[in-house]
Amino acid sequence: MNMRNTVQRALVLEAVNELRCHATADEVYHMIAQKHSGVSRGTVYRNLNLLSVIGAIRKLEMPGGADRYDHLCHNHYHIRCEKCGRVSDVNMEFMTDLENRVHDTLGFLLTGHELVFKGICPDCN
Amino acid sequence: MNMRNTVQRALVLEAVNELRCHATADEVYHMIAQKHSGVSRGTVYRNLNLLSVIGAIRKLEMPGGADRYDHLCHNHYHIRCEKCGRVSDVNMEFMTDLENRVHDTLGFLLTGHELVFKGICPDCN
DNA sequence: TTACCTGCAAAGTCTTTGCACTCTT
DNA sequence: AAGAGTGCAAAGACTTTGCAGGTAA
Repeated sequence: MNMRNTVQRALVLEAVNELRCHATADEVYHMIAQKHSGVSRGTVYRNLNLLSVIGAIRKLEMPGGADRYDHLCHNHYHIRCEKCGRVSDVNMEFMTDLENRVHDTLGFLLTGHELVFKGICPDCN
Repeated sequence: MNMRNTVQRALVLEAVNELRCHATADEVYHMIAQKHSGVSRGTVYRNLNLLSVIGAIRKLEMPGGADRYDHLCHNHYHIRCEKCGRVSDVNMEFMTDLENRVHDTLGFLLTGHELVFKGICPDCN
């Protein structure tokens, strides 16, 4: 991976870190746009993907909504409001052994898991 | 819910049952189109949503891909190939107690969970 | 008759990508 | 220089929706 240091890339990484966990690409874009109006959505997407590939941030593909990006923190799960789409962290131990509990992998090479709780948030209830 | 029996609705339900688990809306549409070319995508989507709301089928929102629809079978988890997007069932016991293992619901009313394993399928490996 | 349903096409959401230009290295 | 990166806009994947006509009950 032959990467260069660009202002835009730094801004994207900075925004993800600043927004803490589970920011959407759109939130990252708007956070950057507040101070640097020249950065395009395409560049934000490209850098979010690149940064997640090299492991600088983590990409979370959410069921029923836009992808989320986390700064590097401990593994944890999320909950998504079925009405408004709001995402929060869930306070529950991470199941590191989950892949071992699959009885038949059907030839798949397991690389991880995505667990998202569904619910109704306080504001929508 | 004041529902009517329409040919299209029956075809959608039939297609989901016939395709067994985790069919996409597109697969359902094409299955129907083979015999009944008049049915529109919009109608397929509308009926898939309606049928899942009344509980006749189950909607699975997949991280990083199109929604899937299951005929009513036992609860089970899925695995999605990170390269080709193929989805398979996972042979693992369903965790009915998972919602109880959340220490702090943050005011959310928990209604379920979605667990999707990530991996590389035999064909892509 | 009523109002639910449909086909069609447009639009909406989220993301990727082709192109020509601009930078980092 | 070379080629990675950028802005822009178009397009792509998936889904919803407004509208006017159709049809179950």
